[in-house]
Amino acid sequence: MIVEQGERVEHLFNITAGVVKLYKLLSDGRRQITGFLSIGDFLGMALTRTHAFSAEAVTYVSVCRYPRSELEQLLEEHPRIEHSLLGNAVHELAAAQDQMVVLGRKNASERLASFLIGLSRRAGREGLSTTLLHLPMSRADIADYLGLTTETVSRTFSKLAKSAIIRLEEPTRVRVLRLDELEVMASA
Amino acid sequence: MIVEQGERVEHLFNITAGVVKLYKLLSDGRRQITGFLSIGDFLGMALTRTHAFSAEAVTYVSVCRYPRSELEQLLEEHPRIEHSLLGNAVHELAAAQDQMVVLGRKNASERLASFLIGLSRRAGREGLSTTLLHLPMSRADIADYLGLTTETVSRTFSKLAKSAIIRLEEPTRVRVLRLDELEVMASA
DNA sequence: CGAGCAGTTGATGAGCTTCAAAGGTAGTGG
DNA sequence: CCACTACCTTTGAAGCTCATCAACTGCTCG
Repeated sequence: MIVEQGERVEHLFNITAGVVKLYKLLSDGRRQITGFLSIGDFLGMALTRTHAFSAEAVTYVSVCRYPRSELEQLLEEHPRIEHSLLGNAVHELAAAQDQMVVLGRKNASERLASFLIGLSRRAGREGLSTTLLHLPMSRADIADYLGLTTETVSRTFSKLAKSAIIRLEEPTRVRVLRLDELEVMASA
Repeated sequence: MIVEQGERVEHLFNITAGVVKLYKLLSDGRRQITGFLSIGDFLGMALTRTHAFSAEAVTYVSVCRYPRSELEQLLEEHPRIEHSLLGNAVHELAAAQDQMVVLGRKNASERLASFLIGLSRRAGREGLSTTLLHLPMSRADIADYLGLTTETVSRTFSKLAKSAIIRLEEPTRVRVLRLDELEVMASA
């Protein structure tokens, strides 16, 4: 657990290795994962006194932690940093809007396809294969990211595999056989 | 229509009156409204060459339009502005994450309650009544914001009215009778 | 070897969507 | 001035997708 919903905002983090999930909880335990962070991503920008979400390690994670006070001082001295933070925030906002379309308007297959395409693009940016995907998170995490249940996620994986769009080499390793079809399905 | 998905990003806008809806379209016409803007809100921050979403007037709207080039120059000269833009972006991001919970994990009643509570809070901030709400947008807009259909939105309004939590004085005017219950229902 | 957990698969059912039609309201033209 | 039209909203009935409940598989770790 890196930060917990409701906790005071005291630090800023920079992920230097591993994958982190961000999520919000409802009082009855329902959970929505709002995003996954990986190497290079920032965590902890907030205007509120307390964190509006929790951040938890998905894999072994390594982070840089800065006291919030230092950030404010740093921004004072190097206004350029603000520019990159703004760029980062705008980028995240665009991703959040895409995810709203996924959650509000796509069916289970389209959601899973969108998720896999997202992983594929991220892998591409990191210089990895865009068709052999590593899924460090559990089915429950994927479900809570896509607004589904673990059962539906599992069934939808099986369905995609049966139609030869992907192959499940392991639960955590997916081979994309038809990237083009997956793209079409994702952006439906 | 203020900006259209796919159009080149050439201007920045500042809403000075009225209400604007932001939305994304899928190729088959499904629509997700990602937010409503009103007086004082910014529109047009983007890192991409083209707009990722459309913005359309819900009511009569008045805006200030700035060429993008001027913004870049302005930021160069007054780095302080960047600070307020960053604050704005962080605020919007938090709202987007709340909306992801709504879309991913809440049922129809909870979604509508969340929407009404959001309107109530905004009204409060603008010095208006928090219990007599004006809904300038159509049922279809509300549906596309909440990831539902117009029929479900309408039925859910009726249900809330029947349980005496709200009263529908007109389709566009809602009296909140039990704000406390609505809050509980929203954050369930 | 056994326990426990993550993942998969099956059966059933709830909640929302879809299709259909009626009610209400505003704007238009005779 | 009133009837007509068109659109938005509401309500009803049927259907479908996904959630829920349940059982089973396979893997990991003590």
